[in-house]
Amino acid sequence: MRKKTIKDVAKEANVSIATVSRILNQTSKGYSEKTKKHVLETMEKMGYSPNAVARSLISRQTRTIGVLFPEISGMVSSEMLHGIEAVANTFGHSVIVCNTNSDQAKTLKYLRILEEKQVEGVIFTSKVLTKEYEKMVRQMNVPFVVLASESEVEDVPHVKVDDELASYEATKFLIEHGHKHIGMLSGNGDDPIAGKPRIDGFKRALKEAKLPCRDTQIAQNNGFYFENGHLAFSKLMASHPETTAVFASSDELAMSAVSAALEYGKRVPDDLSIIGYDNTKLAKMAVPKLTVVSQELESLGRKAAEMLYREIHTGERSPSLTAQHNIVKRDSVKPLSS
Amino acid sequence: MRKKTIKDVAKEANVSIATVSRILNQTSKGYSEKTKKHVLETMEKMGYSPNAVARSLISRQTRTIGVLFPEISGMVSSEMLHGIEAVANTFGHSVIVCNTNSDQAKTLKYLRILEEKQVEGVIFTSKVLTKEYEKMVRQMNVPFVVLASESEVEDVPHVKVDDELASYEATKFLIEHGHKHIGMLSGNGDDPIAGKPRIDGFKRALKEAKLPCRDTQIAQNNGFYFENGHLAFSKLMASHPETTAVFASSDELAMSAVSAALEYGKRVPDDLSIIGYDNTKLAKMAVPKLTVVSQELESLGRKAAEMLYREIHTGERSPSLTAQHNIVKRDSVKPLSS
DNA sequence: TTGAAAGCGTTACCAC
DNA sequence: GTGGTAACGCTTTCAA
Repeated sequence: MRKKTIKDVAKEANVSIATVSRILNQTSKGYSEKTKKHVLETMEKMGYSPNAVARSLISRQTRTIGVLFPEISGMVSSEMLHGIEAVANTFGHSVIVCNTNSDQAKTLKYLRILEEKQVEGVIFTSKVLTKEYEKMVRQMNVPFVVLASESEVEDVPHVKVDDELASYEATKFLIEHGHKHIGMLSGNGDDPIAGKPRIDGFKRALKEAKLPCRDTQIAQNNGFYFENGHLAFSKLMASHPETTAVFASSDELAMSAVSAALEYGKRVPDDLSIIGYDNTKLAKMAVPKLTVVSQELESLGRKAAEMLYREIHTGERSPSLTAQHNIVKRDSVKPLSS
Repeated sequence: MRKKTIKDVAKEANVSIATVSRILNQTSKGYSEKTKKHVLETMEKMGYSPNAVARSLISRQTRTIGVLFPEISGMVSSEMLHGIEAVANTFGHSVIVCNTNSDQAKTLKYLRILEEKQVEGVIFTSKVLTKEYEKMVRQMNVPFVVLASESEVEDVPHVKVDDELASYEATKFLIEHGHKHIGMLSGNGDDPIAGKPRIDGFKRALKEAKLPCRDTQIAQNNGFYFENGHLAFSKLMASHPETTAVFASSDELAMSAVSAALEYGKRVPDDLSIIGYDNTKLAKMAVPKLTVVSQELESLGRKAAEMLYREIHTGERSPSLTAQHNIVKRDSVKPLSS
């Protein structure tokens, strides 16, 4: 029992496939009300479903976009995806998710697949769109938007918060609460987005306040995950036991810090203040609830998708967007009482 | 500048499109090594990329599957998706994610889209595949598997843990630790998967141990999220202040319980033991780390995808699978010291 | 208002 | 080995 085609419907309804097609596409008048009704009924009766593949072939529109994540599980990706999916759905589009695992070869492979599948746009998240991908991007010749990162490829807009500034403010927030010995749990300093800028912001705030700022105060990690934080925290405390506040550059690292602090016999926020970064659902669930620099991931995802669709529909490329961040005060930071 | 086609390559290389096609498909010998090399080179030179849409049209294979989630953000969906994506990738397939928002109309709409896009299989997660979807499932005529839920549609296999048993064991675990006044934070009792069975397991353990088991010990929620838990916890404590242990039927509810407990002046696990359900990354990040019934979501996702691909490739439908669960002991449960 | 037919980019069968 | 061509399911002129 092969799948029904427009042809089957045409035969059954005693009309030409052209007419069926017209009716299918609601194309304004190319048929009478009567035949329309009749054809629609036979379609229903036969359980006909149009073949989007055939349609795409001729219309050159697949109504599909691709999204690349370095890591598909985890709250950060998850929330961005949520925002993206919502607007794609709004436009009647589907989204293909790709887990690149931060691997260049895998990323290229995925881009190739997306190209072959003729997606109408792609959102590249959390990693720098480096020159290595430029050739592919040009060749695909569809709109790209970089989300929560930046692009080395000219003309590809991004949407993200100002990481340096956000970190500066987070640190300043700690300083304003009277803290003088502040440590940082950061990502890798080689990471040009979530690594270095956040470290820079941290340093700037410290320098501006004329507070001690030695490299050992910054405990780098090779990731932003919970597992990464523990060792770094230990190192930080070992070299700077005087620390009274910590800026963690992700929510998971912040969670890690509170866990580790407790093992260290320090209570949060009484003995140690901690400020996180992201404001995923995690932050609200933690005990104590995390004070964080908030980047609204879902909204960023939504914005990126909107920019993408603007270009898909109108051909107009959107300028890069640096989104607002703000500090959400909860319970993990406390003024230093001397 | 239109996209290059096989035709352009053929012309440029002075061969027929048939030959180009053969070379593209690595089809064993229908060309000489020499022409192969030549054609491959011109392809490269022209930046040719095959059109998967056209290929799909004729081959009837889209190398794509669809996955439906009631809620796309959140650790549970996220981890399942991770597992699914991994095996799909293994088979060179792409996955389209669909957020149904637990809405029947939206689910049907998505199924229709997946049908039109000719996906080769679909994974339906976390919600019962009810009779309302049967017509669609039959019509689509591609493999389905239900993940972390069950199916009312005959012949559609599922993969999930035994919720009743898992809950029974979780509760028993609490009992074995000497607790006699146990409460439960559950989902909605009308939920036939994550709701009722878990409540049943809870009750069974209590009854078996001849422990008090009144309905007020079970605080139902309309969801499994953090936000849902707070009120329920309050109600539980209001009616049963003697409670010394709580079984929360999701990790988020457990997190909610530890938060609320603290506000209640109870420390976990000293004054109140809490056992969660799921074992998402959350459980490890909590303070204290959550003791939980573990269902390995990523692995379940992987299994579901494997079952799906087995059927896609061989036509053999897999039997339903009830996966192992186990109790992961961490720090949120403590023996009752009298 | 309707139908015939030419594609859309590929694959696969059949000749040569 | 290689090329011509029908077909995949549909849209869209162009005629009627």
